[in-house]
Amino acid sequence: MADDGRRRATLIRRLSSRKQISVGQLLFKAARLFHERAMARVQARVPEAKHAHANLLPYIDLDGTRQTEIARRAGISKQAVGQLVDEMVAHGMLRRDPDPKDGRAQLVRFTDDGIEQMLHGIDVLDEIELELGGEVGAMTLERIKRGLVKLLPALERLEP
Amino acid sequence: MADDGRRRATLIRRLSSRKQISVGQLLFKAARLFHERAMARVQARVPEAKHAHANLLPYIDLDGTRQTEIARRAGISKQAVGQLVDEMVAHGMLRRDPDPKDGRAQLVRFTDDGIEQMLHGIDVLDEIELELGGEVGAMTLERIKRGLVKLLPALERLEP
DNA sequence: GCCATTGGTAAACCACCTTGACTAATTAGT
DNA sequence: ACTAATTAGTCAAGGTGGTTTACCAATGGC
Repeated sequence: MADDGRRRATLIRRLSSRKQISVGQLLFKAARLFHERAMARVQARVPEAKHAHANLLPYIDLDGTRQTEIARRAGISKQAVGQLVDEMVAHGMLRRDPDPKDGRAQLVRFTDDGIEQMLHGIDVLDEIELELGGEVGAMTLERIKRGLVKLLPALERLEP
Repeated sequence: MADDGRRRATLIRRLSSRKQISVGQLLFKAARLFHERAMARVQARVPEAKHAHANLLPYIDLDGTRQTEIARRAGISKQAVGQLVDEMVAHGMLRRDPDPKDGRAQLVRFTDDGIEQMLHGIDVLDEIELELGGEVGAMTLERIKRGLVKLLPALERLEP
């Protein structure tokens, strides 16, 4: 009994000396908050917009991209991409054209309307970055950005 | 018709001049990859561990924390926390004790087993940070960390 | 002593993604 | 040229990680 108490006390000492928020926790929470803030503003103009849509858009080239390629770039399954593209096509943001180079494939690309929505979305992001920059300093924001750009390839290489 | 073509060309010019990956995208992808990598290693020893569990742990004090407080810190609903705590209690990681100061409340705290699992989890995180540090430089990692710690409060203040 | 507030639960639902199985078109090997 | 393997995409089912609404019980301000 006394042994149990001592053992626990020892464990707690070891833990409390090392417990601190990890990069993973920080990334996760920051990502969630950032997207919440941004999407709330975008949805004020485009109510049907969703987080998952926004995450796909930067991987779609202006001259069209295959779904499989979008999936590969975004790091998610092609099935997930298919469904999201379905939704965005339904909302008039994207369209699918047959790929002249491959009878199986379709090129996903923006409609004119989609491009305008993208421009508005970018305005919102710039606005938020400006506000955040005002609070923490533009330099801090830029350092985070540069750091993440450097970190991402390393994360992708990392074997689980 | 020709007008439509010109209009689209103009839109595309404006978009392509501004399109660049945003902090939000970077955060989201980095968070997902980091958690995937870390959890895969943790699950090799503790198969029932889940991402959502890991996200809660840093908000549980060693001397016990109320679920409502955990929810507030983590930024999610108390119902979500309740379910996750249920699962971790079932796995012997946490336990619930009545709060002597409030008959409604329960203090969530670690079991001895839970503390050992936490220590192992921290080992994994340190290991990953070390590996990442080897690829991008420990300084870069530290800058990201500091930046995020600074950014988080600003994000929480930001009205959607 | 009443009543608004707070800690927690229950149940239904939703967003987002995965896995597995499949079809059809393409490319490689011989 | 003819298989055989690969690749683009779809369909369906299921799992994870939450939210919302509604509720109960204990608390505390007045």
